[in-house]
Amino acid sequence: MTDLDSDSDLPERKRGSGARMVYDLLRDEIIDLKLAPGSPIDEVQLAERFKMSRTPIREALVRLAGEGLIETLPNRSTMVSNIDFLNLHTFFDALVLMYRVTTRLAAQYHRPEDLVVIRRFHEDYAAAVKAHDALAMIATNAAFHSAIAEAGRNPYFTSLFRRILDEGRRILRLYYRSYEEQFPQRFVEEHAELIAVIAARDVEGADRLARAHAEQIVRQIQTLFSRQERLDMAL
Amino acid sequence: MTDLDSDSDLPERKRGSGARMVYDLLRDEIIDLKLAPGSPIDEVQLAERFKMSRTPIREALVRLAGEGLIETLPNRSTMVSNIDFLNLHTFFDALVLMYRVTTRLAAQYHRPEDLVVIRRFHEDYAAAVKAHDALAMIATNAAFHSAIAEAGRNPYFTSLFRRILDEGRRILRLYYRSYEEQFPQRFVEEHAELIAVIAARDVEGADRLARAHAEQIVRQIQTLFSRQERLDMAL
DNA sequence: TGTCGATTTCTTGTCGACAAATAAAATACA
DNA sequence: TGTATTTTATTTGTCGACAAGAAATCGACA
Repeated sequence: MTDLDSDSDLPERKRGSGARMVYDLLRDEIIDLKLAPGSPIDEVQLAERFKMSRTPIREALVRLAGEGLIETLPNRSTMVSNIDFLNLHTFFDALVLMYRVTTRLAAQYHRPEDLVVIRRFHEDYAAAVKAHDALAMIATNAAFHSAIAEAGRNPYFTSLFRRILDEGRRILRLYYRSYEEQFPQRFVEEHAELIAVIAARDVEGADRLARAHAEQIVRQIQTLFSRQERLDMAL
Repeated sequence: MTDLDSDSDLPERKRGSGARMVYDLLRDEIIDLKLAPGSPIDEVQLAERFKMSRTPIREALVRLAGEGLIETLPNRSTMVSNIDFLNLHTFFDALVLMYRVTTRLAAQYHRPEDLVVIRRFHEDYAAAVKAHDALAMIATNAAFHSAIAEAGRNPYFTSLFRRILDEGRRILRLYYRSYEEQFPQRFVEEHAELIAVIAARDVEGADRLARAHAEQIVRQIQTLFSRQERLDMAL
């Protein structure tokens, strides 16, 4: 009752940082499904929670809406965006293509220091698999591929890819209980192979591997999804 | 001197429409280079011009910044984004790929009513060419390809593609005086061919044509660009 | 009891004002 | 005359308050 959901105790706040902070935090909570799709978002409530006025809150919400993470009904309410299960195939199309093109460009344009970063996230992911920490797998996998995209140095692609990876994290979280069993060591090995072809600047190989890897993930999600559907029908 | 740049006389304004209106108008002015890259953007000035408070102005600016059309230095100023000539190749890469994938998907997923819209923009473009109206060519060409992307029904791709088309419009405006000579009837014919393969649901043909079309445009821009460079060197 | 209309409530959209941060201008000093 | 420092000016970031719009509630009436 006292101080229940106050993200507490950051009374020190620099001038321009309010909106940024709210944006980052809300984004994380949405992607981690701490805020469920469809949850209402109340400006005054957030203002109280973060102990600031509605203005910087509003700015954060406008940015989140721009990225499609929340939806706002004019004059009425704003809520966390729902996941569009009916059009999942558009998500899959975009996912596969962006996996391919970012990996390809990474093979072409990466610099040595990029590999250091990529390898670090690779190790993080491997550690998460070893620890059977599904939630950490989701996060580090996204970070790994985001780093590869970064090495490709095409801001148009990286920005879209990030958005897709974010949405992918939301979808995977839905099933995270199920895929400790399914998210195998195999992905770790595939990541290692990806690093190898990138380092070798093998563009075609990068494309081929990235495609196979992406389609693997798509199948994984589809399996989880259809299993869930059968579960729903049983009710 | 009196009432020089007031976009005048819309005292009637509905409640939620302020930010939207400013956003649309600024976006147009940026894309049409009425606001040159690097131009400072002053919130109070805009507030006076549109006769509203800074709050809705600010919302519009936040959205524009989210799309990369303006850049804002914390606590200091905000200005129209510059065109990154040094990394034009990333723009070209994204342009070609998005031309291909959106046209491809249009061939796959379009519905009959989509073709009506596409053909209408095609005619608009043809009319602009006939009229030697370079500015109208730029706008209608973008609208044409945007409509094709819409028919592909993948919001991830359409949103990125729109952003790229907007940037392309800015770049083309720089040279619009030069390409009345160069923007030939040929593009009209290529557009007609694109419509044909889409209508025939010929996916591979759509890919091939879109690619050729896009690379044509890229070469066009590169020609204009290098010509301009030689001109600069002559100074 | 059910339906339609008025009223209340709740949330957002807009406003004007103030404070902080930074750049520009002015001043002091060598 | 040139440089360092203080002062001013300008622009943004934040705040609290108020009003409009839409849903929910309540009440009248059949």
